[in-house]
Amino acid sequence: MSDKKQFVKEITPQEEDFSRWYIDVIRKADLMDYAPVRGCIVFKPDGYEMWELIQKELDARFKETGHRNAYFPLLIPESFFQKEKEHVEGFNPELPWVTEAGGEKLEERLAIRPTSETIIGQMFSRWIQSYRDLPLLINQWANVIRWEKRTLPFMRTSEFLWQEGHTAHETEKDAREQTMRILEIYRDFAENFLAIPVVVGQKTPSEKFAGAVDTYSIEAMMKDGRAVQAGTSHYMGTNFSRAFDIKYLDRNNELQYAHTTSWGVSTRLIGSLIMVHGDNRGLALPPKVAPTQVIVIPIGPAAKRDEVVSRARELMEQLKKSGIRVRIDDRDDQSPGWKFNEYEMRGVPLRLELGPRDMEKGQAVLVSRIDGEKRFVAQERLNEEVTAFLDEIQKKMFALAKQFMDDHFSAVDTIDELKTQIEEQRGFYLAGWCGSEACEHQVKEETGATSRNIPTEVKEHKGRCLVCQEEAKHTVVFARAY
RNA sequence: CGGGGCGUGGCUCAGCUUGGUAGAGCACCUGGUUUGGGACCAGGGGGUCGUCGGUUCAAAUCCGGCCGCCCCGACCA
Repeated sequence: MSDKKQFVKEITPQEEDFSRWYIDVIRKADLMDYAPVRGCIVFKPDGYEMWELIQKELDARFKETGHRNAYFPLLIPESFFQKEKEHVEGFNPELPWVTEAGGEKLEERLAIRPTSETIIGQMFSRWIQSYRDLPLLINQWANVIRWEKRTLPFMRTSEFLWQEGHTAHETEKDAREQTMRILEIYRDFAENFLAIPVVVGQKTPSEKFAGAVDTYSIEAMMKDGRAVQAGTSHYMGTNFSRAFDIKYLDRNNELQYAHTTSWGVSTRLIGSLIMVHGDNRGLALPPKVAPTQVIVIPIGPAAKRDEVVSRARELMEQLKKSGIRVRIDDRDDQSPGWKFNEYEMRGVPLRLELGPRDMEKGQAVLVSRIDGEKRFVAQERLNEEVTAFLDEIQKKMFALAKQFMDDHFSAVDTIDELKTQIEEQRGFYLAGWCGSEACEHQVKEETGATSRNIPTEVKEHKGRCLVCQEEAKHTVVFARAY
C-alpha cells in the first residue's frame, strides 16, 4: 500500500488540482505530445486509436441512417464567409488566413476552415435543383482550425479533428426531424459507447451556433463538476440556403429554399472521456473505446518463464479470435507490480495475469481497472468470461458516471442560491429563466456559470426566473463549462 | 488579449537571493541476480540551463524583449 502511494505521487490527485491531474494523466498515459505550434498537439498512437474507434462507430451509425461521406477543401475563399452575416461575425476573430502562395500575394485571402457550412453550402447550391435531389445527407471527417485564446489538449486545441454533417431538406419539418435524429444518435453513442451520461437539450439564443436558427447539444459533466458540450446539432432554417442560393423546384414547380442542418462531434470527446472516467491512478477507459481492452501479464520465476509466456501468448491469440483488442507485456526487465500500475495508469480496462499457480489449475486471473475486482476463470472458458467481464465493466462505468452526475445535479430558485452552491460544489444547476439575455448574462457575470441547455426532459420545472423572478419561460441547466 | 505562476538531460525538480568550470531522483544503456502490486548490485551515456539581446574579466544566476506551458478571466467543439 505504501508503494502504491509513492506511485500515485507521479499524478497530482484530482482533489488537489484537477487541471494538473488532467495534464499529468494525458502525458503519463502517452496519449499526446505538444507540437511546435501554439495550441497544437500530436495525437500519439493510444490517443489517436481512441479517435479511430470513435470514428468507426459513429461512421457506421451515420451510414445506417443514410448519410454518405464526402470531402471538401481545407481552404475557403474569404468572400464565402461574408455571405452569412452572423456566421462571419461568429468566426472571423478565430480564422487563420493564407495570404501568399507560389511566392505571390493572393488576390483573395483564403481561410483555413473553422467549419465548412460555407463551402458546402456553395456546392449544395450546384447539386440541388429538384425536390428529387432531397434530402441530401453528407458527412465529412476533417481537421479544422480555430485560433482560440486559451487552449487545453484535446478539449480546446488550435487544430482539431471532427466530423461535420451537412444536410439539406425540402421542409422545415424534415430538417428539424433530421436535427433531432442526429441528436439522438449522439446521445446514444455518448451513453452506450463512451459510457458518458449526457443532458440533452436546446441551446439558448446567446449560446447557439453562429448562423443557426436552433442549436441542440448533449452536455456531459466532468469530474470537477464542469460541463462539456460533447456534441451539437443545428437547424439552420433557410439562413444558409438563402446565403448560398440552395434552391429547388418543388412538386408544384415552385422555387423553394432548402432547409439545412449541420452537426458535429470532435476530438474533444477524448478529453471528456479522460475527465469523466479518470481517477487518481490515471486513465480509465470504457472497454468499447479502449485501444487495448485486455493486457496480458505473464508472471513467474525464470525457470518457468518460457512455459508461462508461451501459454500467455496462446491465450492472447485465442482472445483475438473473439475480436478482443488484447496485447501482451512479456518484458522480463519490469516486475509484474510495475506493469500492473503502468496499465492501470494507461486505462486498460482488464488485466489478465497468468502465473505458475494458474498454469497448474488451468485458470487465468482477470482484474478490473475500475474497482480491482478479481476473477479466477478457467482457460477453456476465457473468451466468454472476458467478453462478459468487459461488458459488465462498460455498464458499471456508465452507472458510476451517471451516479456522479446525479449527485452533482440540483436545482436553485435564485441567483444568490446558485452563487453560494456552485462555490461549495461544482455541478449542474437547474433553474427557471425568463428568456431575457440580460438575466442570462447576469448569471454569467456573478456566478461564472453559463446556460448549458434547456433540457428536453427535466425532473422539475421551475416557475420563476432565477434572476428577475418573472415568470420562467424555460427551465435551464447552468454550469461552469470548458 | 488582461492578471498570476513557471521554463535547467526524456520526466519531476534543486541550484539563482549573494555571478566564478551544471546537480539529484526517476527514466535510459551494459553485465549479473530477480519476477503473484512500481526489485537489487556494479559500471556507463546524455544538458551551449526556452530564445534573442544587454551588463560584466566572467551569466543557469542580474536586466530587457520575444516564444512556450499552467492557472484565473473575456472567446469557443
